[in-house]
Amino acid sequence: MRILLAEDEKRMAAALVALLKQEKYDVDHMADGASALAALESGVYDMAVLDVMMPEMNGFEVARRARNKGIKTPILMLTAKSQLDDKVEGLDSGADDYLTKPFQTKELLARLRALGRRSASFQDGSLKYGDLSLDTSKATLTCISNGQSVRLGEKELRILEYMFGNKGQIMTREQLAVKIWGFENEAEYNNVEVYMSFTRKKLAFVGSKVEIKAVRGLGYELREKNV
Amino acid sequence: MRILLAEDEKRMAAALVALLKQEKYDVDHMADGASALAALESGVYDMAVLDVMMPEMNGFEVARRARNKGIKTPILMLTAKSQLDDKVEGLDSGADDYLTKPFQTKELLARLRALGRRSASFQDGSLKYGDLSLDTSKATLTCISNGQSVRLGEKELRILEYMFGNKGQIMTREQLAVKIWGFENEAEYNNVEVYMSFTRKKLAFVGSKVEIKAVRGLGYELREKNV
DNA sequence: TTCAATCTTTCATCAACCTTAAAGTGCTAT
DNA sequence: ATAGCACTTTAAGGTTGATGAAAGATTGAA
Repeated sequence: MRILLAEDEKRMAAALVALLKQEKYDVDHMADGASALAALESGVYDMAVLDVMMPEMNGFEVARRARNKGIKTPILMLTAKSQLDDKVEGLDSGADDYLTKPFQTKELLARLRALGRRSASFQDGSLKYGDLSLDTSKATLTCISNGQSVRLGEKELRILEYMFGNKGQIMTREQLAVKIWGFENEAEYNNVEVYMSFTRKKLAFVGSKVEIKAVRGLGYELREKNV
Repeated sequence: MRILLAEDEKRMAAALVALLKQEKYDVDHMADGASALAALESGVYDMAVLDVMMPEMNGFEVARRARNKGIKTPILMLTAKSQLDDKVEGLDSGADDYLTKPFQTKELLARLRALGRRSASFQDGSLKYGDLSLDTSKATLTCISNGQSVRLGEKELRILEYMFGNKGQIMTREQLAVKIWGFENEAEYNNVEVYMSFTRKKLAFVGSKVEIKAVRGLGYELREKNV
């Protein structure tokens, strides 16, 4: 479960990161609204905790813009004030829950569990492998560890879709040629190689640890580069 | 939007029913936990408001059992006590949100909107994307940043309505042809293209930053022009 | 070292996509 | 009725960029 934490106050941020990590969440921390929005848009987070008061862009605005772009990630808004109107604005800006500082960690964790339960059912058709997330409905490949993403062409998309769906297996040229191009004769296998080359470039571009390895005489395999 | 209200105290129940109906929700009221659970299991509700203290079975138990049976309906828990442990138990029992009595109706309504947002894509009859606002009841598209607006034809309206409702995704010609025209055969896909052209003109007319981008081999995508 | 397997780059082509114009359809006001 | 209007469909020609073929470079097994 991957959480985006947006909080500018250093002490608070450090404490929250520590707390969340201890609870086995993967946490990424952003210190201002603009970067938080950018990170959210990558679509790799299962939920987000946003502080309202932040430089660049406040939490409400981040939520509003993210929702406006179709990002459905559950958001928990965090604020110092406990005014009713703040709560209402928070929730109407697109947040799913609202918590007032100071709060007890027990309550924060309970609310996160509640949000997380829901996010499971809202995962769209995105496939994962290693540090990669492939969103077929957006034709986009993103690297979870750094948020970088690329647009894929139709062939590239179908290659990755096929390989993600057959993890650990070695795909032969023939399988790929038939599945993706509908080719029958060996003559056209070079196409597979060409597109493997294109696809590898995209993997490198997003900075993924995953690579497409050729297995001589057999075909191609998706695997994580050894450290 | 259909809400299940489970509350045993008559006066409170009556007030809530009145409030919710006024907000145009369809409300069904149950006075004890057992009937609330039975009602929830029917699966017809978009959300549920459960009082914790109820005869037969308390709210926590109703939530827990419903979740156990795979019911995913969003639940808002209502209670007189404000103990932290209560909140934690409430959320962990499967509730999505938790509100302590006494509460202000504004907050209750905001929280319900937050819960209901997932099932309904539009709140006030107008869909938004980027600097655009689409009023479906008036068949009007307006650009928020300059107030300029245009009248849309039925097809244009339905194209935008569909695309606004599936933000961030790439819509295929086929999806659009089937959804909007009821076409089955590829021959008529040119219609989609023609209407995309018309619709683009309207986007340009109102001076929006949003554009309809074709994604070769895949379909169309709504996005904001890069600065 | 050899050579077959695999990789990469390049580039003309053509399907995919765009636009415009004209004809068709159905509604409303006169 | 009929003209005018708004919207839709059909058709045809124009544009464009992903695609696949070709060719040369690189790799690794024997």
